[in-house]
Amino acid sequence: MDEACVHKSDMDAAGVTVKFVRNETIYSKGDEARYSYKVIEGAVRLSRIFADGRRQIVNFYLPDETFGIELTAEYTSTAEAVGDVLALRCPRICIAQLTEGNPDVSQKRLAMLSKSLSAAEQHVAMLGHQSAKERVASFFLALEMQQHTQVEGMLDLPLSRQDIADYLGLTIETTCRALSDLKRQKIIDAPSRRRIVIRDLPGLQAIAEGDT
Amino acid sequence: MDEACVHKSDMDAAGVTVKFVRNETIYSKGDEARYSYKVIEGAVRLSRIFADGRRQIVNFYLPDETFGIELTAEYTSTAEAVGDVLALRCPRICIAQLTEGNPDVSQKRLAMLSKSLSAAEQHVAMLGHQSAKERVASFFLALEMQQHTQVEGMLDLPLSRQDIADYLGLTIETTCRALSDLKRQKIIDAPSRRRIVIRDLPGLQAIAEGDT
DNA sequence: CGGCATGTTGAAACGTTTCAACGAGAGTGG
DNA sequence: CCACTCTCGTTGAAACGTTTCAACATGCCG
Repeated sequence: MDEACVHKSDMDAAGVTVKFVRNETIYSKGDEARYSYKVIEGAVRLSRIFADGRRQIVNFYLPDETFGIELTAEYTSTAEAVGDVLALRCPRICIAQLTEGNPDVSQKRLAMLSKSLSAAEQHVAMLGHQSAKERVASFFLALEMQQHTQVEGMLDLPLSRQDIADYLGLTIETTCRALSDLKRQKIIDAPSRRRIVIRDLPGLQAIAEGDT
Repeated sequence: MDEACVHKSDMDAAGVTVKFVRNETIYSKGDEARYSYKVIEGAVRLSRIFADGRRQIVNFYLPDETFGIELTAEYTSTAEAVGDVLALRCPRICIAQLTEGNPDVSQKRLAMLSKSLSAAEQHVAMLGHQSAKERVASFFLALEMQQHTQVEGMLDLPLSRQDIADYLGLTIETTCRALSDLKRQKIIDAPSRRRIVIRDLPGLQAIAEGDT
């Protein structure tokens, strides 16, 4: 294995940057899980494909987030680049070595996994009991939370409608209708395909919580 | 803190057994996350309650499974005893101390978290695109996998219909109808409230995968 | 400027929920 | 031991929301 990595002191230093183009597969479900990744630029989707060809997106990973760190011999989902992606790739072997004798790294890894788990639980809760409109509203709210670096209420999402639909467990048409509804209510605006502006944050929160 | 635990060599030894009666709350969402638990006997449900009073069950934990190990200051879901439960309770402090200088414990913890994450992703996939009947079929299949100690095809589930419905993201009525359908097709049998017999495993798998 | 992928809207079909009534089983006290 | 009762489970029919299929609009790229 790669000699260099064992001497490095933290996880980031142990990896190399890699590039992926729009829609490129980073790894597939069932592949031997050799690497963990940290997003530097762009967005990554984790998904599962079904026999009928439909796709469920399990999670999105944005800059500074890490994926592929779960402790399984094989990847449990497929990872793809949503747009062009720059990522830091780190062999798991190195992480394992770093973990020994370095509680901080171990702790960090636990924290990242915990975050993914909590996100997944939130996702389950959403799919389990929210209507289409509520899901779309919750989705934008969650994005708003994460994109704290951006202009207030301005979301710059690299995702297509199909991506959003597959994440929300809806068809593209239903997602679109929910969006149009929100636009009609002047709660959001969609000036271009990949841009959403939240005009009425409290209104959006109210809808996400079911106060239709 | 508890002096004793730091001298113990593994996680199980560091805890005490605790009992909970049917429907007792083990911890609530938002509580300070002081303990991790391992189920010895019975079943535990992790759930989130919504403003409208509805409940989404995020996961069930059966004997030998561990919950509450995520690395967050507060619990992110509520844990309740489905039936009477016997569990091993271990202060997180002790786990943290064990983790330092003990890669095995750390590894074990990662493995448990990974398992929960993968289960949650599976759950998301189910809620995102499966029909009522497919969900019920998948649910029994998953149980069948876990209850390897039991008689072939005989499931002894402590869960009520409401528990199942809340896990599957369905109403109790729809769950019931799906069950009745499967009974009519002679794929399963429900000789008593809390007992399910799988009569046709391949048939159940076919339904779970959408080959209606 | 055309061509093609992506997004949007409409109307009918479908499945799930809702509301309501009824049945069955477990536990209790007579 | 039986009958009573109460909770839990099951079924039916109408209402509702999402999907499906189809057509049309928009915008991006060569």
